[in-house]
Amino acid sequence: MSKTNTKVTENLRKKIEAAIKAAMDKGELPEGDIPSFVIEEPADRSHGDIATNAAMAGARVFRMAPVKAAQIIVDHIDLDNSLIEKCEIAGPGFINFFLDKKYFSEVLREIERDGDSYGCSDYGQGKKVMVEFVSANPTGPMHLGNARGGALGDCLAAVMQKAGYRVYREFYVNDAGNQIEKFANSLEARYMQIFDESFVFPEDGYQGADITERARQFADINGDKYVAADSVERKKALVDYALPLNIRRMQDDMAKYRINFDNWFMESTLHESGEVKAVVDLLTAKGLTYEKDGAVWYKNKDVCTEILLAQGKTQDYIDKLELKDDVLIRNNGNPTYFAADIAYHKNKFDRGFEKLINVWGADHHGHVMRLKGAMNAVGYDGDSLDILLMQLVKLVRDGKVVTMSKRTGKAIQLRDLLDEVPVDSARFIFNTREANTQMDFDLDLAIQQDNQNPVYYVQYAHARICSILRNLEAEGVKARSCTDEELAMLSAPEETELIHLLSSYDSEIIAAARDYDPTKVTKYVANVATYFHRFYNACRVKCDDEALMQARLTLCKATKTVIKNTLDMFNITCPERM
RNA sequence: GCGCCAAUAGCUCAGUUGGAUAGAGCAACUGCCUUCUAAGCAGUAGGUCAGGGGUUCGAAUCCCUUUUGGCGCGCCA
Repeated sequence: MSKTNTKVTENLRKKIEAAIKAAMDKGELPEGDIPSFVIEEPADRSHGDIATNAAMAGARVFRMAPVKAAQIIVDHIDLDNSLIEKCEIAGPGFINFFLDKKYFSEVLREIERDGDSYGCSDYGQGKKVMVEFVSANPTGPMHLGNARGGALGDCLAAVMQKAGYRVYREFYVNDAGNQIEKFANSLEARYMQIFDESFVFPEDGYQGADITERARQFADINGDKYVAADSVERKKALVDYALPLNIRRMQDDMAKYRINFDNWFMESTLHESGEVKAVVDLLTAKGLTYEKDGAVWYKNKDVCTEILLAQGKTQDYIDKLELKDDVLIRNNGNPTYFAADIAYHKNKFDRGFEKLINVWGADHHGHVMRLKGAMNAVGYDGDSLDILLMQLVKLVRDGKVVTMSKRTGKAIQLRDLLDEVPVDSARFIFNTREANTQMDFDLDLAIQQDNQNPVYYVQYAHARICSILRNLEAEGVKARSCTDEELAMLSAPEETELIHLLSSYDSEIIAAARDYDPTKVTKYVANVATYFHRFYNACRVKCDDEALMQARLTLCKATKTVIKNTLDMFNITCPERM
């Protein structure tokens, strides 16, 4: 499954190590451990296609000038069967390698052969991974942060899938607990206010207009039937009516956003099954709880302190954190969100997931350590739970931050965004900024269907290629497989640069999966589009030399494959005409 | 107060585990369509990588510190 690109670099690494070893054996380099070094792509192509800093990195071990060590390594390196034509020493001691022409034709053949699956790898080794994202509260409509989290989470899941993980997408619905109480109280007040204006709205109630709207709908159906009813019964009827509607609305919004969850997990099921109680009992059995003020507390401070000490943190550092214990069961007998969250994440591990990834808003970062610690406490590995924190998004129009929707006059919701901005555009643009950066989402840019919008730039490259293929086909030119000699005709810098970039597709996806950063792939594909447009302007595909034309057609098709595979993976449309 | 995240061109941002002369896009200026889509390309100009120390062959990148922003420290979620 290893690609030409990674095959070459891995092979080269071994050859460099072998050369160092050989020089040590001959006494030309002092005996010692082989230093760790980097194999990379130089920014400037005149420095070769691949470069290593092995001689410089080993300067201390070798006890000699890097340039001299580099010469010794070069003298001992065996470049047979490496797809490398030559190497040279440059600058302060870099060794630069120049790829053989055969490398480029192999890359193109590989893309042609793999097609839809080009870019896939077995990096993840079929590990079962759950990506939990969005998980918005069902008490109200989804907001802008959910839009970013949705795009990032879904595309992260896609990237991991491509990198060989078995990925499962889950949405956690907080349909239980305190906030549902607040939801019920708010609905009740809005409902009662329809009939009695003096009915008091709870101080900590949800002020949103959506609550009033739901109460109004409920009244349209049921009239004043519940005014005289018992409050408990009335609230139950309101929640039973409104909650499923809210959840359905979230599901509709996600579907419109082209996100398909494998599962919508209801928090209420954890309470009904007794898992929340069980996890509290488990912690109690381990001596990690105590009672105080009528509540059951979890010894978060002890657990986290132990973990931090194991990580080598000093007691002084830990003291400064002022770690606190957490309530699991309130003195009114109700479990806290935290208790349910421990049960939920334990449940994920119980289901056989080896790696859990959660996409959270950065405002939840205070919750990260204690949840990971709690996973250790219940017998799993907290390090197998990774939290991807995401900074909040500001919406910008005409260079100014906007918080209100023009249409509704209310706070901007995910739905407003999707009404205004094409889904392709939203999914792509949210994946152009790393999760951990504060982001301004430029509405004007996202709506514009022109060159300034990065998603159209990429789609345009694809449409251009399709157009070339169409036109030539109409003239009777059919793309065919090329010989190595024909592919070797692709020697212009615009051609080799493009091929080189195409060859790093799989390693780019692996890096994105490794770093939980799908934005790497978005940036990559934009880069592919740039290199293609450059090639397009520099080299005419349609030309008199049939062999060269076919070679260039092969390159066009390879580029098309990479762009299409990427956009397909991200659920962004890939038009053949624009 | 303590902690987490950030600061790169006028604006929005890249910069791959420390590497060679810090890069794009927008805005400004100059070119390129009787030939495959100008939704494109090439070029000019624009920088004390927030400030200051340190680590080393080498720092935008790692460590310390100061400044400025965002966020968090609930029997909320």
